[in-house]
Order: sequence, then C-alpha cells, then structure tokens
Amino acid sequence: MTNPRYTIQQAAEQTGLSTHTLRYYEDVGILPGIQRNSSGHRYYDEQDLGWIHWLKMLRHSGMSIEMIRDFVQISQQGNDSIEARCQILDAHRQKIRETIGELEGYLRLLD
Amino acid sequence: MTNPRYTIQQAAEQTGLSTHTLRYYEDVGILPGIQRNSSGHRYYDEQDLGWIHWLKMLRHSGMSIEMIRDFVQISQQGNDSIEARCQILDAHRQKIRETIGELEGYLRLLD
DNA sequence: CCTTGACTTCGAGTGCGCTCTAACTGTTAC
DNA sequence: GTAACAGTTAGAGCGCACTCGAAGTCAAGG
Repeated sequence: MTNPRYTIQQAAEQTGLSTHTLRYYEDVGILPGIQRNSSGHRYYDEQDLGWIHWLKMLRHSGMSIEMIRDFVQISQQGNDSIEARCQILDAHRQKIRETIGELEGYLRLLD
Repeated sequence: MTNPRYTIQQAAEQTGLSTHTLRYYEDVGILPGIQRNSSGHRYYDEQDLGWIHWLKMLRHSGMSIEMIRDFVQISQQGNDSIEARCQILDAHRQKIRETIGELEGYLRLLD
C-alpha cells in the first residue's frame, strides 16, 4: 500500500505555498489534522495535499480565512453538517457569480 | 451656465465614499486637481465626481492604487500619453478577463 | 563532539487600503 | 462674543493575510 508522507518542505513544493504559509494556515485553523512524527515535525499525506489544493482554490476565489475556518469547523461536526457545508459553498458560488457579473459590467464600461 | 460645486461632504454623499477616503485618494495622487475656496476648503465639480466614479470602478475591478497613480501621472503628460494610457487600460481589461476566466474555472470545480 | 540543516514556536514586521483621532481654523447663527 | 459646525492637517491605528526573524530542538554525517 502506497502511503507517502511529505515534510513541510516537500508539501510546500508540491502545493506552491511557503512553509510559513502552511504553518500559518494550520495555526488559524483552516488546515487541521496535520500529523507529527516522534520529534514533533509535521508530515503531510496525500489527503492533506488534496485539502491544501482546495484551500488555494477557495482563497484564490475570494473566500476569507474566517469563512474557510467556519467551513472547516462545521465539517468537523460529522455528517449532520453536510447541509450547512453545502449552504456555505452555495453562497460562495453565488458570490463568485456576482463578482463575475460585476467584472463583466466593468469590462463593458471600459470599452 | 450650470456649474455646481460640492463640498467634500456632498461629494462623499454623491459618490458613496467617505470624506476620509476622498482626502486619502487626493493625498496618494489618484484624485488630482481638487480646488480650494478662500478658506482652504475643498470643492468638487461635476468633472471631479465623474473621475471619482471611474476611480471606484477601477478600484472595484482590482486596479491597485499604485497602478491608478501611474495612470494619472501619465495622463497629466498631455496628449502624447494617450497611447500609454490605452496600454494600461488594455492590460487591465486583460487582467479582468483572466480573473473572470479563473473564477469560472473555480465555479466548475465547485460543482 | 561538533557542525549542518531542517524543523519547531512565538512574536514581531510588512504591505495594502483605508479609517480614525487630535488639534486646529474659519464661517455662520444667535 | 461665543457656540456650533464643517472643514483642515499630520500622523497613528486597523484588519487582513501573510512573511520574517530569533531562539531553540533534533537527527545525521564527518
């Protein structure tokens, strides 16, 4: 069974974030469940990297750290929270659509 | 000839910016040429309000204060600068288009 | 043993774009 | 004259999202 582990350095390379940012994301609660080895060093598995890519996407699309933190906290409350999670994502989708609409309006103005 | 003048308070109401922000925009050089009356108070004419609306649009669409300042400085260098101005606006349009593209990609991912 | 290097924490610093405060001035109404 | 009020400046403060630095720990290599 293939179960690769990555150091923070490697995780940084894989995801394009800095090690600083990876630790920061963990500190502020949007990157939970990162394991440690016997000497306290973090290691990241494929699932973690997957979530980090989602994180990048959410941040890049304008979701604030705070909103992501809410989402993460809700997600940790088991399957009952699926509806609430969907609501957050729906709201975010809606926000993105609005932003696209505004930007398209500005584009027309700029012509 | 109708040539209305507005106080900073009125300009703030007309444009939806705060008086603080209007002064700040002037300080950082993206809102030049605001006139003063005999006691040093600013007054804004229709042209100023027009530019403020453009400013709002440019900021809202992601142009940085610094880029707007460059644009303003170039604009003050007479008609020779029209090409340079167009270049900046074109670049900004292009950036908006890219942003829209990215956001649309994220929307698809979120489905 | 000692150096090297990657990691750790904690707290401070940075950059952007405002936003607010303090101290002051000038005009108007009473 | 004086109080109220709208304006002025310079500079400090804020919120966000990082970003960096100092000081320390730990494992491996020479």
